[in-house]
Amino acid sequence: MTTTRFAPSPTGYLHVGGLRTALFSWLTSRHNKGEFLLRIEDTDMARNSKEAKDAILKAFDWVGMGCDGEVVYQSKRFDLYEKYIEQLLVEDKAYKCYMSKDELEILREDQMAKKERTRYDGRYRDFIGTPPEGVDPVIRIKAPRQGTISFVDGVKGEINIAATEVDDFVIARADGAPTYNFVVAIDDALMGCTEVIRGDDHLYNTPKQIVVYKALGFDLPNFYHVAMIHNEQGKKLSKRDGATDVMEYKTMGYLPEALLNFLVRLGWSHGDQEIFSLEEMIALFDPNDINKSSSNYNLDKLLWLNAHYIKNKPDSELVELLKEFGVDLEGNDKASLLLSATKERGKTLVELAEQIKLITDAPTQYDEKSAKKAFKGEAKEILSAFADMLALAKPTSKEAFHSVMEKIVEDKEIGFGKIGMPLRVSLMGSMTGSGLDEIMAILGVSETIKRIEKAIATIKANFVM
RNA sequence: GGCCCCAUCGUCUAGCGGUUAGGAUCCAUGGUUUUCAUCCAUGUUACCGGAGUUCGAGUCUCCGUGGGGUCACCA
Repeated sequence: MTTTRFAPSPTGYLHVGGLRTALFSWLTSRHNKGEFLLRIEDTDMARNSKEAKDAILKAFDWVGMGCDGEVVYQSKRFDLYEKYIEQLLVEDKAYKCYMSKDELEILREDQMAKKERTRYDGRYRDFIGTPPEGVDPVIRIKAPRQGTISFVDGVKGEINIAATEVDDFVIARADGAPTYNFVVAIDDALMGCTEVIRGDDHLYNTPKQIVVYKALGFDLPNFYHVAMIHNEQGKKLSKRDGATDVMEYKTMGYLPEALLNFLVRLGWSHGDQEIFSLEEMIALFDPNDINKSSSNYNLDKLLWLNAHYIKNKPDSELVELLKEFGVDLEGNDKASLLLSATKERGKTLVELAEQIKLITDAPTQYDEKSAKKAFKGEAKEILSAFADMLALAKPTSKEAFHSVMEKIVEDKEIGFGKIGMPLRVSLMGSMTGSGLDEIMAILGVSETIKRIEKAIATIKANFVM
């Protein structure tokens, strides 16, 4: 059975980069009909918060990536970790180190001055004698002193790191609290994780965790280290680079399926395919296909994908989603007409809502440039005649409105633009937007005439002769 | 700085020793559309550099360069 996991520390919101690795993990488990577990890494009591934890869970909920089983909290497992620390101490695989933080700092500065790698020198590794007074010891694990720690990474291939690069790192702080690399290894093993998919920045933690696995006699999982996502300058994605909080995308009017589709293509591909439904991703994804190189974060494609998903979303779902953006079409018999008129010109739900309001809300003013162009000449007379024809014909459908337009063009022997331009500005306030027949069908005869009359009044007021 | 990783159009990527180096996005142009958007068509743009291996290298090796990651009693 394949088991994967996502293990965020609750120190902030869910980051888009984190969401991508979570997605990779989730897809891997789903592809293999295994389990996807969530573990909250909250061993650092000083830094984590409940708000952050809730925010992360909420983001998972929004994108629809469910996890299996109970969420695991490391803070509730301290007894368990303590047991293993004790075990290692008894087996002489770990030891108490009485070096003070100050002493450590001096050692580090010294190593830095010599341009050496900074690391603990192992001075208490085989210490026998009386420990110094007044210092609470930390527990350090005995890491191999020579040789190479090797593992096969599913993304990068074989990784070899000299044992000299890995020091006897701390597994329990002076206050007894266990540290990250220790608990991760234990939890991953105990939770039965078979594939550990995580960010590249954990690559150097892996040899340390392998030391723990070996000391405790656990089987190693398969590791996959996914390269980072960079900003457009090639640096690590940071808050300054715009939206990094997953939930910001919701506010900006993105659909979760678009975000996921965008993210899955960062570092993974399947031939020339660009559009992936969740089902397709699950069917096709394999963590061994993840790219080695890092990718740059550029939102152009996300916008395109979002537009695609909006265009193909059922009206009923759009109506529901639009509510959060100030447009309530629930029960509106013009809803589908309104959506078909606007769906293709809103790349985000925010834009879609704006487009809809542009039709439903009568223009309070006319775009100056458009009015100047559209309201000149005989526009007033044409509009007036058109309003009369509408009053007479009382069209109700898009087609019927279109016929009236055709008729005036014919009767007056004018081009379509002669009626189209002034009509558009009268109805929408500017020269762009959905099809006029669609707009009129949505507004109905009386509202259409009302807007035309208002425009005529404006023309009279501004173009007095 | 030590160690580790990476390197194809601006961006996301295909390629897995022999291709006119493909797709997508972006941008530009044209067509459709009364306008805008959509849609369709066309176009510009890439193998970081240098040695090797080979009949032949974007693909393999080495060196260089550039970029990134990491060096905690954080996770």
